[in-house]
Amino acid sequence: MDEVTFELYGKTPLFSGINPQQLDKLDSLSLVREYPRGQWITHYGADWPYLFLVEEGEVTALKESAGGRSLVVITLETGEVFWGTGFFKEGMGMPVALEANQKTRLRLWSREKLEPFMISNGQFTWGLAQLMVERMMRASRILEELAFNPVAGRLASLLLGQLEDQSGDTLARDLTLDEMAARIGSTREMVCRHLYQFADQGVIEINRTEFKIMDQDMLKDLAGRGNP
Amino acid sequence: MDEVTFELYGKTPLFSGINPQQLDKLDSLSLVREYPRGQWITHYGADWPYLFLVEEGEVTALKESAGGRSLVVITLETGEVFWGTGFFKEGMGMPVALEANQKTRLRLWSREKLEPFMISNGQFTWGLAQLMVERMMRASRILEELAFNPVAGRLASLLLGQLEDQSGDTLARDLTLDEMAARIGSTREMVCRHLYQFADQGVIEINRTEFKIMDQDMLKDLAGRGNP
DNA sequence: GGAAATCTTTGACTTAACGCAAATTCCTTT
DNA sequence: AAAGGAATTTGCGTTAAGTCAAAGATTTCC
Repeated sequence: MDEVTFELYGKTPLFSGINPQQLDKLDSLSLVREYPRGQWITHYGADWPYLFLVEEGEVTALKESAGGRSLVVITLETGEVFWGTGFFKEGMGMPVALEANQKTRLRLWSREKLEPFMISNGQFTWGLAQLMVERMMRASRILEELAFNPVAGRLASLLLGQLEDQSGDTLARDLTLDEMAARIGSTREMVCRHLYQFADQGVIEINRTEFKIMDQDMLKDLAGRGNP
Repeated sequence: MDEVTFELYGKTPLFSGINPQQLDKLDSLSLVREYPRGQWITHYGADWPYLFLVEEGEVTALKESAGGRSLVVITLETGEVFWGTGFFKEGMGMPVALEANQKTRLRLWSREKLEPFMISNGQFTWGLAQLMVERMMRASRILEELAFNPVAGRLASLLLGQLEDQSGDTLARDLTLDEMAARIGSTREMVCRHLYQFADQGVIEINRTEFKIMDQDMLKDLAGRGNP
């Protein structure tokens, strides 16, 4: 087994509890695939029966509408685990498409190969179920915001979420307006307008390369359930 | 073990594959609770660590907004299995509230009691994971509709969904406008207007007690299942 | 049977969100 | 440095959706 892979297993909650022998077995069942930046890993509606670990790169899971709009449901970074729905039940079409944001390497396990292991190893399967419920919570939060929160609120949430990943109160602008729009289910124009509205209110400061959060409490108010 | 319960286990996919001995064990770990019509089973944000089987009655899982609107995410009928998120991980707050629609009896398993069983019984845990992914698909579909489909489309989808449960092309009106609105994330007035708009287009006929679907293809078009 | 409560329907009005198009700025690439 | 492409910004008009209020209709409960 590859040394780097072994270390990554150790750092990944789903795998870190597995004993070395079982881990070897798991490793032998896996396959590795690489995807260049921008490549589709699988499409919406496809029967894609894999569980996978992101070994390198970044993957986004997204839905696309007829009208060309898209909604990013989750972004997976190195060390994160995800799956195609076909991994659990044959013929269940993907509810999202998966795209490699950058040059990406995945370690994949097919349902076929892993199902016997899962049935014999309840510990692992239980860990996977726990991971699933976390992902369900995320979907649930998105649902809630779409249903009850206006665009301004969802944008404020997005900024706050990004802030958690950074230190200090400045956010590097590493997403385009279109990308931000896709994360909150809106359009670039709306995002732009609301950002400047926040700036007018003194909540943030905008410049070419970054956002500066001037009033985090106010931003939290904006993010909170719109009309209390 | 209760005879009726035993039969219900047999008819429930998650339990039907379990051998009698294990089933007895499972049964011994369970507890039963009854809820009168309208009672809250658990609240939004609560740490509720149970897996459960609906033995009798009906349960709705719903989100509520600050502004008094609500969104019904799923309705669970007799024989269906669901869970609190706390069942999988301690301290994970409920993403929905659960309410008994009618007089309801649940058979519950706490995380504490069931976790050892799940770890030792990979077959059962795997079955549960499969159930989870089905529920995730449902959430995903709701998300998609809220993000991309206008109210008219979501209403059409609701009617089509109800139609699947019935035979023929008439739908009993067993939901109030408010209840329909809560299932598509809108308001009673909007639901009412769109229903009459459908009627004007000749897609449905409306009377006091039922809807009659006059043009199912047109309704599918409206639902957006026709034009991807 | 009649009163109260609930549910439905409709009109008038307000607001949030969006699409389009044009202007502007920025970033690459040669 | 100039050109081309991508991303941002803004104005303007349109539409979907929602709120509020009020009138009918239906059901429920004494």
